[in-house]
Amino acid sequence: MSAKNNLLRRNERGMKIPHFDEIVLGDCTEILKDLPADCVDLVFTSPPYADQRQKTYGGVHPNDYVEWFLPKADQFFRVLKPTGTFILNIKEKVVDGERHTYVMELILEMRKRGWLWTEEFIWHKKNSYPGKWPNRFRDNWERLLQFNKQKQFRMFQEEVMVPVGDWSKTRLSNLSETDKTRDESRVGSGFGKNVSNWVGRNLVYPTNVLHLATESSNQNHSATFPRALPNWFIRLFTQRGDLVLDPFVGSGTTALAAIELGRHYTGIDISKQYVELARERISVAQIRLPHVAEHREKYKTIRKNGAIKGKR
Amino acid sequence: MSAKNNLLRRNERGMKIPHFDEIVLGDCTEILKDLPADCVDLVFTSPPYADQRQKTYGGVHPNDYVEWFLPKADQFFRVLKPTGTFILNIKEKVVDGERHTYVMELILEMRKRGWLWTEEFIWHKKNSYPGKWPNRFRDNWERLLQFNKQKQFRMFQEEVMVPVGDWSKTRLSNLSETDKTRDESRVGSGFGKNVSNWVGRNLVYPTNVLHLATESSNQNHSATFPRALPNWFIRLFTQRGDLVLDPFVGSGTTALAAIELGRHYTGIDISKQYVELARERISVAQIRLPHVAEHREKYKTIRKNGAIKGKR
DNA sequence: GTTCCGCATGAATCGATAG
DNA sequence: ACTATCGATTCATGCGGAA
Repeated sequence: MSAKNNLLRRNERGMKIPHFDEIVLGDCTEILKDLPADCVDLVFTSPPYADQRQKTYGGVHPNDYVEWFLPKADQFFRVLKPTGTFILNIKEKVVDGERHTYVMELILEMRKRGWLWTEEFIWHKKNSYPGKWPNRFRDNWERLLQFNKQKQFRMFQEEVMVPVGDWSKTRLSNLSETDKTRDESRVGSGFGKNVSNWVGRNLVYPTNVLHLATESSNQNHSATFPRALPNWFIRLFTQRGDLVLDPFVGSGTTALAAIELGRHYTGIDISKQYVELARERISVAQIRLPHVAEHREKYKTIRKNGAIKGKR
Repeated sequence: MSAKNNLLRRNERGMKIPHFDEIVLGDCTEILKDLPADCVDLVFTSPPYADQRQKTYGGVHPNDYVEWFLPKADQFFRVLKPTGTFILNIKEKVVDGERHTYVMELILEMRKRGWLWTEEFIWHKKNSYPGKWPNRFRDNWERLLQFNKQKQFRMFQEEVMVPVGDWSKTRLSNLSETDKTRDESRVGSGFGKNVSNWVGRNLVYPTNVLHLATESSNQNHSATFPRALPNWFIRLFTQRGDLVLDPFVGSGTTALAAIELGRHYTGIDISKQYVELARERISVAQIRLPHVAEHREKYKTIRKNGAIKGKR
């Protein structure tokens, strides 16, 4: 079943699923009520972090964050398939010299409401925001909390395997081919799946620590996470044709990652500006998609020749 | 004031401080009652993690972990100087497919009892335990929770600056880290001093993500964290002559780090075997200290020559 | 004395088996 | 049903032997 056939995707009871491959304007708590239960394969989102400045857009005071978030989490729970996964990218702010506790309280409350806190991944941000403070170093990591509805969930570990010695190339420094593959895997945007075709061997499973640089090139919006982040989790927890939901879709990075991986998406944001930006980026990306596919073929040929030449 | 003069160190009221530069056998909750209040500059410890096998040595069931730990945390709070810091190395176990919540609950409870949760460092364990499971990747990180008694605490950021240069930028930082650790294992001293010897390099402040491998080759005991870990925090939060406390000292790694950095130590452990092992390792280290200093000079010469050769 | 390679070794986790 | 034990899985690292 191709993605095209699924544009009129219906759920188990034959009802059309609203907001399929759309970026929707509104509060996700309300919008998600249009979705039937158990229809989403992966919820991946990076909500606006708690903010002391209550007047700022999206700003929720840390003390109100859990209360603000829980009704939304309830909706995520409802629309998520039993075998699906919820990945929450979040980090606690420093408030009055302390790390705030809203993330921990959120986890505890979500567990009371039926969520399983399966795992916590660490995103090691290799290029963090510069700065210096007398009693604190730069914050170089964020949490990626994994929640599930049940102990049995779908996970496709082979899709995210990485070349050996990815982050510590103390050995095997001789192999130029390995180096090339390693560089390509670091880009991690859509091509990661091809890595298994190229090498086939020397692949190992990753760990729960992800090393990715933030994307500094995008100037249209702040707080952008790299596309490689949703890309990685989409490959890990979904298959082609599955549905990915981002209820705080922002500039659309999650939707773009879903598109380039052949997954369906539903993106929601309460900001009209962000919705327009996300739609714009998606339309541009979809126009480019054939070009990308063509380019990928070219690149594969180049790679093969390069690999043959490179043999020593 | 040298360490020798401080062997009869007395507190502000002229009372001798018990257990100064000693490894003490017993339950730290009781032992610490011998210490006066506000005398410790840094508490660094890695307690036995929650263990389901309650009958095993050191095993505390995850559900009982917070209750078990809190009385000890109260003592740490009492003996710690107002400007001091408490670093807790801990990680939650997987129980029934979920990450257990005892760490979060512990943080919340400690805050209720006066602790400030200032920061959370991530220890990226580059060599984690192997294994493969259908629903989980290998666990590659642990928490290093920083607690303080007040917002103003002592921190010497310059002491842990790391060199960044053209060579260390292109070459992976992992590799240089390995070199440093290797230096340490060969020479027997902290790599911090070696770093300061690397003149002419640009020094930058580190972040809150630490990349260190566990020490797996040590056969005398299990569960060893690398000496570089306490070493780093001791340099960051104390000065020469200060007092470092490890209430779960185990094989004595924290005490060894304190000694090599010219800090005083108090180590406590409830296991007679561990106490004996720690005392043995410390006595060996102290005997070797002069020899090490001599060897270090030799090694520096070797290094220099190697560096000249190695320049590309 | 240097580099290279083989090998043992982990703060683990799951699922099956046994009591 | 519930708990305790055991085997299988897997890879970065340090150490020691060899060239």
